[in-house]
Amino acid sequence: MPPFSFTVHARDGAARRGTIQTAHGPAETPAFMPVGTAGTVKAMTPEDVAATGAEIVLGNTYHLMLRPGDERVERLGGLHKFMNWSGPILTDSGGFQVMSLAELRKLTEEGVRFRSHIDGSYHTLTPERSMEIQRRLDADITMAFDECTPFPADHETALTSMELSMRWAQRSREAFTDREGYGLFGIVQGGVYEDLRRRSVEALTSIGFEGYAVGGLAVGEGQELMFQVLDYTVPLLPEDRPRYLMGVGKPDDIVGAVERGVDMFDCVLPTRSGRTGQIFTSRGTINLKNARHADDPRPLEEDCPCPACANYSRAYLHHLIRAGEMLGPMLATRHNVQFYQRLTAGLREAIEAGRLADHAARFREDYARGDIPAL
RNA sequence: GGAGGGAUGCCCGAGUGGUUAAAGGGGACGGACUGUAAAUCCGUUGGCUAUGCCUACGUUGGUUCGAAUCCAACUCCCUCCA
Repeated sequence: MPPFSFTVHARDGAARRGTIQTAHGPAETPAFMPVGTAGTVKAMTPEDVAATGAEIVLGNTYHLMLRPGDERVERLGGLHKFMNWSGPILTDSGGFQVMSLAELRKLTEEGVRFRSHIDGSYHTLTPERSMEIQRRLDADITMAFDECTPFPADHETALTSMELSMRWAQRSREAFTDREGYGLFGIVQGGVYEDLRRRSVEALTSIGFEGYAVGGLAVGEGQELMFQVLDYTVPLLPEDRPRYLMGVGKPDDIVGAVERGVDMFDCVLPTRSGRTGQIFTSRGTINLKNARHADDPRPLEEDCPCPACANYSRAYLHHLIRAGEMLGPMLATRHNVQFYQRLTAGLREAIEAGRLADHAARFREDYARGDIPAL
């Protein structure tokens, strides 16, 4: 089995074109990882996820711990076998749920005590427990257990939160079982404060991780502030390790972050929006629920290879979404995931060709144009 | 033929004298969604020459300072009995 590795093949400005090698194969970067929180990229079969070109998907410690349970997944051969995904899997540590389930948890130095959102039962997540769960799930990339600092947070709050995450990062490193082909990523916190981000990076790099994530962004601060944080944070990260911007984002967020040197992304937008009728295209978003599509025989996008575009009209997809038919979210999600893969594939090509700036400019221009006119 | 019950805004449906342009749901129209408590959530939804006016709770007439709410007749619908 090959060791966990990251190879940079080409650079264009701060952007990199690379390959992550894992126990379950490679993933080309910049990469977008569809989110499969509960062991499924919602509304898609793993076969379809692979067909979009996605090479690595996410799973979630918190959700899988509660249901079906990490020990059960382990007994059944690990998450890859369980969900029939043979490629790499990255699992989030539960750190995001420390924020998103704020009303259902109690935070201490030791870890977080959650009330299950499913049945109200109590569960404790610590760095050690999170590492154990992610090992049982057989995640190729394990995320350190952290606290996703909410926004807004004043300097003192962000400092306290970041320092806790750094102590948890140390404990995560110590509890992580080193295995060939598997890696542990540390997560930079520090809110929107440059001094805190710097201290966080220093703390993580002195511990040493196989990759570095930037966390605590895309939580309401807006793109401009997020890019500012990336501008001073990403250059501090080791050149030879993958950089992962957690939870991001909208297509233009991803383009901007790639230009700033980020290699990996994940976001629920393509899947969640697919379920609610929002479609991503090279000309911005489409709200499929809108009446303007009811009689439109054209595809969502003329040049998209996905089944939703190849075989179905806007009118039909509009009807499915309106009627609450499950095929609607399925096809819409299929398209959106395909779009995100086309987006990152285009960025990879542009970096290789050394024309990322042009590519990004053209993307932004098209994206801002808006949808094709209604018939 | 007899005995009951009922008719409310696009639809279903609450409301039994004033605080009702009328709860709630659906539909329609629009918006949101960023390490997924989301097949979810949030607006708007009679008209106008708008801090006011008009129209509106089957139809017509009546009682009352005031009616979707009370009374009478009529029209239509449902159930049961013959």
